[in-house]
Amino acid sequence: MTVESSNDTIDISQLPKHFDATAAEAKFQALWSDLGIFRYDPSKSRDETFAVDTPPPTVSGSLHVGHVFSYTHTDIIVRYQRMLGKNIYYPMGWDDNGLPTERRVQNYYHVRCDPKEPFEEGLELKQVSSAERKKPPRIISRPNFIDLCTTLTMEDEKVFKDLWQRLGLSVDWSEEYSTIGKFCRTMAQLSFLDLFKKGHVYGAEGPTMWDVDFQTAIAQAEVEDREVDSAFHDIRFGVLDSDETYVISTTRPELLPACVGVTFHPDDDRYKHLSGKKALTPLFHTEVPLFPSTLVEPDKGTGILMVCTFGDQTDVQWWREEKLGLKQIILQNGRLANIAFGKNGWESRSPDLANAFYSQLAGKTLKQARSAIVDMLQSAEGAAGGNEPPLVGSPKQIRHAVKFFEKGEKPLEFIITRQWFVRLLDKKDQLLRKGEEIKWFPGFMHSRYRDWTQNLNIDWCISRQRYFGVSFPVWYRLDGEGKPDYENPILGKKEELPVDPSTAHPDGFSEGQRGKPNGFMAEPDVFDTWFTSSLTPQIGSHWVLDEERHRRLFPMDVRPQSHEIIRTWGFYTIAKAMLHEDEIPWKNIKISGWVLDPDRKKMSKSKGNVVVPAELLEKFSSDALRYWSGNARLGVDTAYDENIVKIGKRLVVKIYNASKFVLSQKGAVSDISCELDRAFVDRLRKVVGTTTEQLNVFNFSGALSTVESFFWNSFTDTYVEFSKMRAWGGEGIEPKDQGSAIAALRLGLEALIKMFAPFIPYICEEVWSWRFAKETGIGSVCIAPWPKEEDYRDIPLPESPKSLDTAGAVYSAINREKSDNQLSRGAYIEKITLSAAPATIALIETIANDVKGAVRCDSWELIPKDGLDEEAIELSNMQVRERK
RNA sequence: GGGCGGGUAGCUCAGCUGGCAGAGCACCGGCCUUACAAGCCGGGGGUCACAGGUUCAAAUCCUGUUCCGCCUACCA
Repeated sequence: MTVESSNDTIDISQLPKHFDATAAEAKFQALWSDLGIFRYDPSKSRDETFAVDTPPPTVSGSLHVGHVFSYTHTDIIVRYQRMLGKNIYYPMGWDDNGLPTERRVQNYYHVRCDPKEPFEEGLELKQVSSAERKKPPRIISRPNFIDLCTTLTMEDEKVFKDLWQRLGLSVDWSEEYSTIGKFCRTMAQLSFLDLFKKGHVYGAEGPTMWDVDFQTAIAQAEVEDREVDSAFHDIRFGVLDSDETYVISTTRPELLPACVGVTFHPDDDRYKHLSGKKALTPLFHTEVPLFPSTLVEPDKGTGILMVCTFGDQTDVQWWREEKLGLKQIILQNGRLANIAFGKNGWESRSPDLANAFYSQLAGKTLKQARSAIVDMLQSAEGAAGGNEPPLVGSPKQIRHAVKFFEKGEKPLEFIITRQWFVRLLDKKDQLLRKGEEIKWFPGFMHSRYRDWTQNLNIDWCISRQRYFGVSFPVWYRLDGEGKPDYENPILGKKEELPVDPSTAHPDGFSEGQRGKPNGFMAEPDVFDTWFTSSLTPQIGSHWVLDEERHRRLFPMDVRPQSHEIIRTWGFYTIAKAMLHEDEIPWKNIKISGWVLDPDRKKMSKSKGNVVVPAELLEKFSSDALRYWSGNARLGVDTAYDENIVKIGKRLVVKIYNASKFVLSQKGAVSDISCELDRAFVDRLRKVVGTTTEQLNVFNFSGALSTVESFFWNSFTDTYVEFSKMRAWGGEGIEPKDQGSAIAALRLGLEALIKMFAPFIPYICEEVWSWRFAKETGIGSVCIAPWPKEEDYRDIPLPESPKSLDTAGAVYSAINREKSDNQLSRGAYIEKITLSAAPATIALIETIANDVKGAVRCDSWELIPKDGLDEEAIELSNMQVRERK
């Protein structure tokens, strides 16, 4: 095993005193790029490949340490897999599709999109001044609008890319995509065509959750509850052809004109005699059915309530089940429509009165309408029966949860519109089974998926009334009156994707027939952004377009993501893979927690508690930030703690110094023959095993802590100290078994550098470049083989597995003695007496030379003493000598 | 209301397939020691949220309580 002597690489002693992280980051990014070692090799088989379904970040969002955190987690796993020899598929996408981008573009260029506008070839716009922003916006076509969005998002993408590269993400930059790019649009449209062919999508007109500001439909997954102030209003209703009255309770009095029924619990003695009769509404004098329903809670409000089209989801249910009339008074912009009572569908016992009241509401926002109608209800004239004011008492303030679009500012309304849906409600069991086939890390995150899937109650609404998105590849024929035939849509042709139906026309028609009777019209909507991003595995594998590649990448090995999008990105991706190919999209899903601010609050731009990564990278280095990321357990929300970053930085310094020390040893290496060296290698072997097991189950924080404590406790603070005197000698101590010591030190360092490399690649690459690169012929630690326990099988086991611990115990005991006597740890001991259990004494004798050297002890007397614990070491008669 | 996670040293957290309570930071003391003072050696500090149970043995398993966080439901 004796190989060579001396330093045939760089002169370690000439290395700078301090590690220049910034310089190293630039240097090694260039090296990695030159070597092309992050490239995916499409010729390799599925078994040899490790495919990652990288989350495409939303580029118009703000960049904060949370990005560093979760992307580093994935990079650690990827770097580990690469060192195992896997062919890595690790792409980067940009999610530039969607509302946030639209808003930015509208402001930046001061434009609005109108899909009916004709496309302007070569349109170029610049950022507008604030003065110009006061003028009406320029109206442009959808293709032009999309061009602007694309241009602007490219800038955002650059900022992200710079960060990723500095962080050292080992992404294959030749596999970059953007969700609004041509390729992804093709994929999304292919997906739609496939779902259509398989019967999984349908268009339908019906009450749909609607955001009145964005004026678009949204899906269940984008809804969130918010606690808001509200009030119960008690309103007296009448019974047709009777003097009887009763009081309903509502939080939405403005919907009184849209009242289509009144309901109560069937067992409620107060009201059950009303069943089958007609109610008479105040103000509008409308006859509506009174019917019982078990959904009513008798204890809530007055136990009897009005059903409107539509106040909430239960109203939708009653409307459907009881086949009630439809009175849609809310317009898509959230204002009340112009309605004439007395006409068909808006019958009233007193149309003039009804219209007089309603005219005060028409055109108002829902909020304005609410206060207006409360005023009317407080005056007596509108009562249905009797002359009491319909409003009983004063409104009772409450706080309750109301559904909002997660990006919206006003409560959602249910409005009847035509939308496209993916049918999922009938496939819950199948979806749950797919969830079982996937391994969840951490395991408990699986329950989020399970709960969400079980509680689904609306099919996936995939159409959005927006512009910057992927268009439906769909047109409709118009009949002789110009009415669209929604039942028989014309679909785009696979070969012609991506198609924008607002500029392209379907086969068999000419452009001149657009919008004309007997002609055609484009589907104006775009896909929900999740419709595209739920295809990221297929986008990577080039599903449909390249069967060979698809087979080699799909299902992917791992999906990294955060927990709040399990119900969207995670869920929809599983659904798509199932609907398209009855497959799972990936074998594993690995879920990172959030980064919270130091007070454990979620970071958000509005709270102003966002920690920005750029300056941290500058101040602490990429490795230090990566250390902080790698330190947090998977799936656990983690408060940003600068102390951990500092510890990372210190670890880097320590590795630099320790490596310099170990590699500056000049001397021949020989067999690892000494007991302590063998004991060290034995421990190293175990650490390699543990670390590998941990990384195999994505437990990177455990792995980091295993390697780190081995490095710090076993390597630098003890083992290196033991081998020092032996390798170098010292006052009165001759070097002994130098070759064995140097060999073991290098062996240990090489393994440590490799095991640290996935976490803190820059410092590891630096050390690798000093010697190991040349020695192994491997130009980068990134592709060095991950250490295996078998690598050390030729090195004999130590006499006792306890050697290193016992040496440590003696070392500690003597240091304590020195510390108690206010001596330097480097003080020389002329003579000392050690008492310990006989077995321990025997063990100390086998390692005496190393330990004596480490504690600077010329000679000692060992006294076996029965009755002591194996670990106990008692010292006496310490005699210190002057340094020579 | 249902579900999930968490409560361990002053702080941040690890340990949780049961076996002597751990790390880092902070604090205290010592030390220039020929890799590293951006360092090293040592020290103090805990009713493992609470109550009960299983067990020779519980931070760890079971039951209940409580507090914190998240997911989900709750619009009359």
